[in-house]
Amino acid sequence: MIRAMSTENSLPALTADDHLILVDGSTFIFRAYHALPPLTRKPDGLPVGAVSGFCNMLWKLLQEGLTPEKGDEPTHFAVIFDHSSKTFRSDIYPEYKAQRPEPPEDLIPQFGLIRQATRAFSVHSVEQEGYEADDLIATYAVQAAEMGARVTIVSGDKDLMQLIGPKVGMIDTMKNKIFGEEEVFEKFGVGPDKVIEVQSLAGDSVDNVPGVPGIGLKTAALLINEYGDLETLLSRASEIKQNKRRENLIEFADQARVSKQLVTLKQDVPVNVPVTHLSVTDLDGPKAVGFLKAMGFTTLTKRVAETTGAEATNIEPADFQVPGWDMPDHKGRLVEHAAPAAKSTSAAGGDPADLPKGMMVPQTVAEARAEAARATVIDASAYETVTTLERLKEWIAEAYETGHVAFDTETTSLDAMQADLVGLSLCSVAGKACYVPLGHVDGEGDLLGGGGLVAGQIPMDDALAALKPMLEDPSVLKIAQNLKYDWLVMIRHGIDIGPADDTMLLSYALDAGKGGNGMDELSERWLGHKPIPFKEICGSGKSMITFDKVVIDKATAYAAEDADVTLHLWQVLKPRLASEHMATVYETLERPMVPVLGRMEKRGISVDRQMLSRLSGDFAQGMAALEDEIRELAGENFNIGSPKQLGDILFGKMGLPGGKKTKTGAWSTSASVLEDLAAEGHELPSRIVSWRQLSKLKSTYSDALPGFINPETNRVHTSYSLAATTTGRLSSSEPNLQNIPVRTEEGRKIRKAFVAEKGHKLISADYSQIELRVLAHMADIPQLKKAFEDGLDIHAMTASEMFGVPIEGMDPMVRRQAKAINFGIIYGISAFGLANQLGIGRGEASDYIKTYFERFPGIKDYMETVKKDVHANGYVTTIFGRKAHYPEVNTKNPNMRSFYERAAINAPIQGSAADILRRAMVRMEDRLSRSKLDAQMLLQVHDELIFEVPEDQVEATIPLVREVMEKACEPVLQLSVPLQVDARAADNWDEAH
DNA sequence: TCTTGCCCTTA
DNA sequence: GTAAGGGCAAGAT
Repeated sequence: MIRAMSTENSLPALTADDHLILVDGSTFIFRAYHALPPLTRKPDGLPVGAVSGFCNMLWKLLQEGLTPEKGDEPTHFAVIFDHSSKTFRSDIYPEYKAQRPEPPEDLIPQFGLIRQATRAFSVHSVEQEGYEADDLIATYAVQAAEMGARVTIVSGDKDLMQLIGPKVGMIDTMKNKIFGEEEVFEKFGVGPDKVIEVQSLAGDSVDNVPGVPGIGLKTAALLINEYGDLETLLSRASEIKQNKRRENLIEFADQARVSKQLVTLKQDVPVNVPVTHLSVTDLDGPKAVGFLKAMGFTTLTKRVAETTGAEATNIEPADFQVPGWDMPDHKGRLVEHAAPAAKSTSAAGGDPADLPKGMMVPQTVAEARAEAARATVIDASAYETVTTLERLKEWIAEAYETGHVAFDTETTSLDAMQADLVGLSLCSVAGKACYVPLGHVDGEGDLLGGGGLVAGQIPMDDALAALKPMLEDPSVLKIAQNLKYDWLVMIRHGIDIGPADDTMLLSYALDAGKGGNGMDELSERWLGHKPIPFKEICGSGKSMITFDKVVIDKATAYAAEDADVTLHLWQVLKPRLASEHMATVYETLERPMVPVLGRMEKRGISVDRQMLSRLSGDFAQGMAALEDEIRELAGENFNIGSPKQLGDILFGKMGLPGGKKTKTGAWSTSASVLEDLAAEGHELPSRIVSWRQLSKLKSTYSDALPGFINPETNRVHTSYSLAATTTGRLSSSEPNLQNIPVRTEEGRKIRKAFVAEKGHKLISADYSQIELRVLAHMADIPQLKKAFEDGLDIHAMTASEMFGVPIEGMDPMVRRQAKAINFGIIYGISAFGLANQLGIGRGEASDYIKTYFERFPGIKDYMETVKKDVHANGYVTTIFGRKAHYPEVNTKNPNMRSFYERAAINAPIQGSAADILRRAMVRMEDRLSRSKLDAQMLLQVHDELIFEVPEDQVEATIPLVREVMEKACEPVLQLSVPLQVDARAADNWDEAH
């Protein structure tokens, strides 16, 4: 193949012995910027976090190549940058990567620094007008591979995966992840050679590659695997069975072809620098050291100096300019101060060797731990099955010796309130774990009632008696993943586990928003190890067996590994708590919640089964009546629960004016669309709305709830998740008791079925307008604060302030609009959303928002500050320091970007309110018991707590509950706005609310 | 039998 | 416009 090459190319071609490393510079910068903690150079505050990450990676690659073994160092090396956003792709498709946002302010000066870093390390950097870095990488990779050399692309960009092959590998140094054919297959469902075909079908919202509507990665892979490539598929599209899919493939065939051009990397860029010129040149030690010194990277400076033999102390920090970041007293020369100095001091020439140790690397310990944990191999063959009490006691002794033990239970159910203990695993020293089977039964038991206990297990009572002192001993820290589950299982056996750490909550406190906090995911993320899937042990679906039927050898491999992985995770995550200043959040808002929620779940709440059963009957009757009417109105029978069939009838057969379409192109039949039609006098849509309401109440509530009544306790025990949301809220499931109907009369009948025990009352205590109060405090809005102090109607006040109308005798519609705006503000308002909510035009909504911001300029300022923060840091924080991460907020897709910005505006508000309620909950039990009150906390619904209280204690309980809730911020924080709690008691939840 | 899309319930 | 969980239909497996 002919390649355009420089005519002066006289250097030898690459051979099979050569190894070319191509670093995807631009994406690396963004990744380093967002993934690493912000780091600024002292003393001038120059942001250098991304530079630091870049230099460390560069150094490591140059020294070691991909593996620490000698002989893998690269022979050729280049960092490839994007030159400008305008490329040949914009000509094919103008929307491609359109509206690429400005990079964060504190990243901008780092681009230049990183280019300087490549020079300082004597590394080639290549960029070329009109081409993306990806195209240059593709061209170089192909050329080098054709010469027989090995190529490694350093990037995390999925668009580069199409290049992977026998000679070309890819590694993501940030995530320590190597991409081979297997990983590509995992991601795209096809091999690297078919990645382009799949991408052109599935599209890419981030880069604005359109693809074909309704086809995602899964379907795209499926089609390509069947038809081989895009053109074949398009030419045979008429054979596709699925209507929608076939139509879309035909209609959007050209769009798919354009997409293919967009995603196909150009492998024949007429490169200005030939690949042969990319050979590694000797590192100029003093030059590199000078640069690193100027940056203030003490650790790396030392390392490079040692390796290159450069005398660090004799080398002057390098001279250079950072556009827009010149220190007035240094005139562009960046020099470090030897010691904390007064702002005006300009003692140039301070010796970096005098810098306090570790000043630039505050997280050394945490990083070292993470590194060590990643390096450890998790080896199932080392696990022990404990079959005698003597051995168990030795394991317990080891927990006492080390002072900690990772602990995990195996049971017969995911529901901790129904789970029978089958065994448990322990691990005090990483890599050394055991499983103690206690309740395994013979799998051959068949219909005659199952087999008996498998021989060779310690009697459960003996084992638990031996374990109890250790599990409750204050000198042994227990470590679990999702501790609440194990806590509940064990408390049902009379063991109150404590003190304990929860790796799930550690991860949540540190990384909320960055991904899941489940063990398998954390293990892959932090340890690079995929634990044995539960499915592999117990199967799934109908043929799933309970853990007590698992043969013990398999059980040991699975269960002991869990404890081992948990301990590893703890070793990685726990040190981060201090270095990332999240210890207080974890200790006050996370860890103490485990037993509090555990006790709430264990208590459960009483529901009236008969009442629900009657309701189901009533709802069924109502539905049947409506079904008759609907059939009559529609003129045919159809499945009313099918939005598809309904859409066909309303907008096809009956020819009603169709409103919105869903994202897959089907007619929307949402309540708002149907209500609009009903308002125009159409009968059928209004019947459908009523039918749907009854259907929802019946299926989700009156039919389903009785199934959750625990046969032993006769109560319903929800399960709260402490780590399911990005903001810090709890979530509730199986059943979800945080979405019990309340808005409609019919719905409240469900709520009435939640009742107090005989001789008791339910107390519901809820915060009034907590989120608006939190906002008033955080954004410091005088009018809002005054209104809350004076106990005014906040929505009326808002309306009065905005529209200049008196609060007295206000038109309810005006107040309603103000209320919608207030909610909109909390949700990160958009004209689009407000218009939707109020049923007004976008322009009018826009005017409202403008007026609002004029009247409350502090709110606008607050929002802008939060946006700036989230773009700069990748996270936002609540008033108690909880972090909510939005790692994708800097996406180029404008819709996604706005979405993350709104979420980031909302998170501190919603999250602070959640923190406040958590604080109240953590204190509540102790305050009640110290007042000799027997009230029991049962439920939490975001701004509300439900208690069950002996009738004669209601009067005394209410004021105490209110006080704890209203003073939940104190003493560490005094809100500048009072919190108000309304509480009342009744026999059922509806009347208490 | 499993996944996805749609719709609906809450704060 | 924020944050959740869950039921059902439809289509793929």
